[in-house]
This record gives sequence, structure tokens and C-alpha cells, in this order.
Amino acid sequence: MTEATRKQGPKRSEESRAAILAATREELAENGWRKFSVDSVAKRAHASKQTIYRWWPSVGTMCVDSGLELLPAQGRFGRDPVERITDIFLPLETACRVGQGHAVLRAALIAAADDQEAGEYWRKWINENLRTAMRNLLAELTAKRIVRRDWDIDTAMQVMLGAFWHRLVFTRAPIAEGHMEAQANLLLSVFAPGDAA
Amino acid sequence: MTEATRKQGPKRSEESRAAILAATREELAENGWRKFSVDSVAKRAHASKQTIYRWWPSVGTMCVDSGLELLPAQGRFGRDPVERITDIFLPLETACRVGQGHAVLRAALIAAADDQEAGEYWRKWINENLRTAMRNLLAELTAKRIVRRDWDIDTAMQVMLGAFWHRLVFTRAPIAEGHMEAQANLLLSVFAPGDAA
DNA sequence: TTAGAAAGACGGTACGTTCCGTGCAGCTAT
DNA sequence: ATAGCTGCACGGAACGTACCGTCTTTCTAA
Repeated sequence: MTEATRKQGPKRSEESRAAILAATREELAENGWRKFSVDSVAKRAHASKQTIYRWWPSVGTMCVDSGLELLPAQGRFGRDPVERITDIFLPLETACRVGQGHAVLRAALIAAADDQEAGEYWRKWINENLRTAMRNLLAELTAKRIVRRDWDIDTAMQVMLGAFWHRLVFTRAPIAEGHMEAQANLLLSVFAPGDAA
Repeated sequence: MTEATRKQGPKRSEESRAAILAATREELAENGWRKFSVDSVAKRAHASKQTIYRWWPSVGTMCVDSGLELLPAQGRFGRDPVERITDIFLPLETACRVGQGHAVLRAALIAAADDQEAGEYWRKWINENLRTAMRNLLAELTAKRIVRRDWDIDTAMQVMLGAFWHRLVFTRAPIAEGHMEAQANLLLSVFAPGDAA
């Protein structure tokens, strides 16, 4: 009684949440990050701004959230090293080729780059979903003598993601099918054991 | 006589132009792209907004302009392939380690990524100052059998710039001294002739 | 040669519009 | 009773444009 019962009232509306994130994607695709308007999102989603500000700590975080929803749960489970590396990063590649995915993802990443809070949120997602998976995989491949002992996780992430940012964000070029696989091949050659260089 | 003479009036004030670009850099470093305020720039630079809108087609273009001013004219002229590649891209690396260069350049690039017009302006600069130099150099190195015949200029730019964006824009990590040299080495190994892969 | 007209860049102020983030009312579901 | 929801309204800030009066440059005509 003193401070126990804290479970009254309705629960968060999943409908409203989904509508807001969908409207956010539309707005991002049409207007980008700087001209992104919260008022416009609220109108599109038939939602109150109060609801938006209640559930997301910042506008940038909401944009990142809306972008992350585009990333499909990974399906394939390859067996050889190239396939397994590719599997980790493939959702990014795939999302860019569906509907407005390219523009939405680009704008969401711009938000993450421009806004402090959104950036931390985005990097946290990257760490939990891609970076640790990558580190575990590389450790395993080290034991199997497929990659050299002195690999660096930051270098690995740079190789796998740098070219992706370059195309998606800066040149706005389409992400070709097989892009991540090509980067995975490059990474394995960089980390190949017994390299002369 | 009929429609020739069109050269009256005072010339553009170099003082004002420089003050505006300096104020733009301050504003970018402090507030980033989305919270960038033209009013604030005008106040800082003791300039009229009219002057800003007269000389720059968009706010984003002005931001890119202010960032480009940070890039030093290249000094070194190396002789071996790695040094020569490095020379082309070194201004970017150097600018990131001077004063607010890291934050300013990051925000300017975000502007270029978010704004259509600013993006075209930025890519034009890249093409004229980095891409063509790189293409010429690679052609020369091909003739000397230092790189294989089937190199692709886009791949080369990806290797040289992708990791740079990754660090500067997305992880906000410092750009280590020797970064571009390391990428140049990587590129030459990727383009090495007679590679098994 | 020189006075003045024309053109145009400048700082500054003001305007209507849009957006931001917050607050409040009223409804509804738990 | 509690708490999430929509919808409306608010003050403040920023946008992009339009003027104003001033000053500098260049062309033209006395």
C-alpha cells in the first residue's frame, strides 16, 4: 500500500506506436533530417505530440527507432566463414532495397550522427546486434586458424560498415546485391593468417 | 551597347564572406546540423541574413563551404605509391586534428548527406579534387604494373574514404595519425596484381 | 576631367509562417 | 482511481523574404 500498487490504467497503445514510427519513416524519406517535422508526424499518425514526447527521449531516438524497424530478422545461417560474416550484416543491405528503405535508413543514420542521444542509442544497437556477434565469430575463426591472431574488432567493423556508409549516406548509390558478401571476403583476406605484409 | 555592360556596383566583401564562414564553423561545432541557426550565424558575423542568402544557394552549401575551408592545400609530394596515394587524402585527416576540425567537418558532411544541393556541391569537390587525382594515379600505377588492370575507381574511393566516414561521422572516434597511409596500404594490397583471389 | 547617375552589396529591422516543446482539457480503457 | 490517448493552445525560436538607408564602384555625359 505504501508504495506497492503501480499497475493501474491502460497500457501503451501498440497501434499508436506503430503509426508514429510509420509516419516517421514517411517524413524522413520525404524531408530528411533537418526538415523533419514532429508536428507533421503527429498529423500523419493521428497522434498527439504528447504521446511522442512521452515515449521517446528525443526526436533523433525516434528516427533511429523507426529505421531499426526496417531491419529484418536474419534468416540464413551459413556454414562457411564468408557466409557467417555476411549473415551478421545482411539485414542492413536487404533493408536498403525494400521500398523507401534506402532513404529512410540514410536519414535515420544522419539523425544518429547529428544528435548525441540518438547516436548513443544507435551505437548501442550496433554493439549488441552486430559487434558482439562479430567478435564472437572472429574469436571462433581464430581458434580454427582461419584468421590471424592479432585482429582488431574496430578494424573489422570499419571494413564491414565503412563502404556501406560511403554508398548509402554520402554517394547515395544503391547497395548492390552481394555487397556485404564482398566486404566479408575482403575482411577475411585482410585478416588472413601468414600474410606477407 | 544594346545589352552588353553589366558590371556596375561594389564588389563582394571578402571580409563579410570570411566572417560568415567562420561563424558557420562555430555554429556547426556547437549545435550540429539540425540545430544550426542562420539567425545565430548572422549575429555572430555581424552580417545581414540577406547577404547570406544572396551568396549561397542553400544553408547546406554554406556549411560545406565552411568545412572545405579547413582543408589545407597539400604539401608533401611523395615518390613511392603509398605516399602518393596518401598525399591525395591527407588534408582530410589533418583537418580533423586541428581545433574544432573534427566536429566541424563532421557536421558539414552531415549537411552534405542530408541536403540535396549541399550533397551535389560536396561530391563535385570530391570528384574534382580527390577522385580525378586518384584515377590518374591509378592509371599510372597500372602502366607500371603496380596495380592490376581491372581496378575500379569507386572501389578505390570506398576503401580510402569509407573507414574515414565510419570513424569521423558514426563513431566520432579520433582519426589516428597515419590513418590514410594505412588505407593506402590496404588499397594497394587489394589491387595488387597476380592476387590469387 | 569631372560631376552625377546607375547598379549593387551591405547591415539592420520587420514580417508572416512554421516548428518546437510543454501544458491542459476531455475521453477512454484498465 | 489511474494512466494513456487525442486534440488544442501557448510562448518562444527559427525560417526565408522584403524593405530601408548607406556606402562603394563603375559608367556616362557635361
